[in-house]
Amino acid sequence: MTTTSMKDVARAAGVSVGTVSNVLNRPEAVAEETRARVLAAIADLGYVRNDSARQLRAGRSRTVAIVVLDVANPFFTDVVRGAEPLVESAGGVVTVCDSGEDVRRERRHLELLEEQRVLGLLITPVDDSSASWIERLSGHDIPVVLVDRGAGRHPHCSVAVDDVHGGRLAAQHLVERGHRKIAFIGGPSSIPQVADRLGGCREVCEESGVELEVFTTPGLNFQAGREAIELMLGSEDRPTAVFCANDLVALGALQGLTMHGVKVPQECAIVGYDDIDFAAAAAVPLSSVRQPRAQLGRTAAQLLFDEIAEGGDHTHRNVVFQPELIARASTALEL
Amino acid sequence: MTTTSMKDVARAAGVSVGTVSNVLNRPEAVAEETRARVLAAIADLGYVRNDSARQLRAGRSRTVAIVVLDVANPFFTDVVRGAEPLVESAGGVVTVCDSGEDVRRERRHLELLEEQRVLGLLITPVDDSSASWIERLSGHDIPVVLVDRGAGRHPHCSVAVDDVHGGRLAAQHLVERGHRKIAFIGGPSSIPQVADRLGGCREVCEESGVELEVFTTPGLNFQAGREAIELMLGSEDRPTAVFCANDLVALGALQGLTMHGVKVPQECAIVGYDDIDFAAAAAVPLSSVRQPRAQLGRTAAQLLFDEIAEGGDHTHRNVVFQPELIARASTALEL
DNA sequence: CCGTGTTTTTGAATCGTTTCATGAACGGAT
DNA sequence: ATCCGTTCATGAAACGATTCAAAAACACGG
Repeated sequence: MTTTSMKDVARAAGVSVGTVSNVLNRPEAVAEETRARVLAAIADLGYVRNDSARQLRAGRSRTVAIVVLDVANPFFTDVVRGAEPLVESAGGVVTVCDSGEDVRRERRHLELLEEQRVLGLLITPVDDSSASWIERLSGHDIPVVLVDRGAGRHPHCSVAVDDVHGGRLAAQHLVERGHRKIAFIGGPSSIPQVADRLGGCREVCEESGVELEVFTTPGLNFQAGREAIELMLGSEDRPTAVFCANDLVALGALQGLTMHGVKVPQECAIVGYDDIDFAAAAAVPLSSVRQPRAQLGRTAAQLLFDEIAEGGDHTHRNVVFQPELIARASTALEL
Repeated sequence: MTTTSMKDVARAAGVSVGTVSNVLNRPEAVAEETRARVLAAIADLGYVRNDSARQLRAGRSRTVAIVVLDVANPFFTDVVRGAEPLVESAGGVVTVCDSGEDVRRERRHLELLEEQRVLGLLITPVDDSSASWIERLSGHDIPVVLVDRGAGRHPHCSVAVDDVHGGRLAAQHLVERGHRKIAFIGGPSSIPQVADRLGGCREVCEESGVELEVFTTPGLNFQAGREAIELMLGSEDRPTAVFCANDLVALGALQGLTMHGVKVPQECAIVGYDDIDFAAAAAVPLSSVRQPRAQLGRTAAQLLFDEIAEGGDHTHRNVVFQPELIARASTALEL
């Protein structure tokens, strides 16, 4: 009935609990014959270690938490995939938390993770409002690495992609293709990635005298893209190209345009962001700004373990990757 | 330095640890004035509850684990989304584990989850080989609900969709459209869902004298679909329609066909499975067999909490939903 | 001022591991 | 026999929260 503990195992094997613990944690320190007896007892009783007790004693858990904006966005699952191998080979476990771009959910997760004394935290914060919360964690000896987001003046390591540059790449590409009026679709603008991508785009537009219309969305998903298109099609003098803050939005926009019979790219070109696998497989293969997703995750995990290893005398590192534009049919000139 | 514990708070507030605990867990049992003093001390010291200690005492964690075949598959994220609200409103936390269709990874997760004494487990098992492992969990008082998978003779609750029927729907649809040779793409065949969908498809083909060619893939993802198409196009007398075991495979297949200039649906029709959001947004909008994803998750969580509530005298329930075929352009006749 | 009843607070026991200083057992060298 | 060095095993002391019986504090009527 009641779960069996080490004490039960010890009794069954006729040894002390200390010995049982040794069998589990440093088998080489236990005599062959004793070890066998203990293992037999364990199998016999169906004993399972109690991780809570273990952690309580250890003071830390082996869990590395990754807090992402949206688990349904392939961009983030790829980041997670990148981080996992490193964490697991270090004997850790990954747990993924979805903030859903919602600051309150994010905060709830952070509180819980702190109570759990996680080993470390990789996080793409929703916006700046949780900064102090996050600092509190690292103040409590939980190393934090910001993902897909420069650390700025925050005291953490970070891995990021130059989103301003990414925005510039997208805009330049469209300007080169001859577009004179561009729409930007994405939001909320409190999300730094969104602001930066828009910022880069705006720079280029101003430099080259191209008109820019901004459609701010409540989130970065499929539906947001579709709805923004409704708005855009309603306006007179409509843009001949849209730059979407991520691929999900772009796919939504594509569907919206198609539903209204607007031909892509002839009547309206599209550039997305992230270059998720689905982008290439879309109704019209999407041009997109590619980020090194898996590498982001891998590097983030690496920085985390470096920080853990280096202990006190650690200086934070901020790694920045450069994005790359992948041109496909959605911005093609001919046909 | 060392994390502050309840003892420190107690000392700072000039009360006993018992009182601090009461402030946190049953504030109404503590005098107004004392409570304020304790809360002040907590804020002052930046005290954070230690969840390990809490769980150790409680004997169980508040975590409900969901083990899925592939987190990158929108089908599963939708299932998780369906389950989350219920779990959270019951004061629980959801943790998602990705088995990646790999029995060993699955097993590793199960071991860990058992050590963590999770509150309950929702799982889509990779195949039958973990059955005894899973039974062990429920033997150890961890209720288990099988997701997207009939319980069969296994002693668990389950929520499932009738995959055989789903397979029939897909095949019937293609037969009605006049196809006389159909390809099935999916695998590995050890995955019950794959086997069932193929089974239903095969039934219909035999009933109506339609030829069926099976392409077994090593996994249910994008790439698998693309590769299977390479094989299929190599064969002479090639099928005029493919039924894919899920939408990711179907999207891969679609891309493969498009890359080889094979027109969909004119030269080759496609039916997918799951009806994920991307299906409708694909290059050629995909016909697909829809499953009630969110409802699967919601119902699974419901069954889990029912089982927890009912305790000893609980009889397992097996809920089966019926799938529905959504016809789109990828199987259209005209154009 | 005493008994009685109610509201608060206390402190020790408990959960299951890990750790570590001690001690036991044994073999070999003297 | 005695002493010493290994190799193994022991058991008590943490870790930090929760629980609960019992004590303390207080209120109030007589």
